Amino acid sequence: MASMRIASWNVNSIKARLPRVTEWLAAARPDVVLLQETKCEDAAFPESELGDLGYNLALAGQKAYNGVAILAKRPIEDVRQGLPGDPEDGQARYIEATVGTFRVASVYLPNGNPVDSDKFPYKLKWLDRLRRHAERLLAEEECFVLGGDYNVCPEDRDCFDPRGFAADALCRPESRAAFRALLHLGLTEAWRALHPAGHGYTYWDYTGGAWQKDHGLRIDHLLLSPQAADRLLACEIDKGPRGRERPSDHTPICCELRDGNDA
DNA sequence: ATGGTAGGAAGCCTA
Repeated sequence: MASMRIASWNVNSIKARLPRVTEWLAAARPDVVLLQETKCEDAAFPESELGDLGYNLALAGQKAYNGVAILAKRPIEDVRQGLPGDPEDGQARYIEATVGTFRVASVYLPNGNPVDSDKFPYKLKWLDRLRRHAERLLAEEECFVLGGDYNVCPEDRDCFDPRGFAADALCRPESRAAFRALLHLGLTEAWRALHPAGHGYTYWDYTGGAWQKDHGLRIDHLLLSPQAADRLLACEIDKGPRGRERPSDHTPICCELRDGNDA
């Protein structure tokens, strides 16, 4: 039976991480990859290195900060760059496109720290804009996956130190409530849906030996429309890349969706 | 102990 594997990975600079990304793509061979924090203008993106591995690209980058991309073995169609709802927002944090039967988006939510700065309300407004956009996508009854670095740790059990992070923008109640409002539209958070009692992280800080101590957080998520959730076969966090040399501070999360006509 | 590390910028900012 045919299936499609869709991964999400915050790479923290595509140029610095190119050896990690290419070795992982060659080994894991995902059909679609949603990248965040590419930190690279589109013209400077290492297109040929990824093309050599058989991937088409859709890019929404900027200099030095943010930047998202979609890689896919199949053709990428109907690309949308940017999240609607704020014409003043020039940060490259959203790209969406169609790959075969799936509409996919690479999402890089604002971090939101420090919470007493304008960054925190920007994050909450961004989450609300994403919710409103997801409402429109749901109205089209499409099979879609919104994957990325949400910078939201959904519950205390998704954080190695809930007390220490209680006031952090990743764990604040306002962030969690806005994330739940998105889920309450009827989206399925793939990893938790398949691991209801599971323990898993997708991010470990560079400082303080967090990786070695397993001081991590689960902040990278794959959100599925009902039509995509019907097809959900598996969802796993691949910790391999985080343990390599010169790693990103995030590791990939990957889901497998049935892609036959029988669904 | 208000640090620590990483990346990209350009003589700090973001995470």
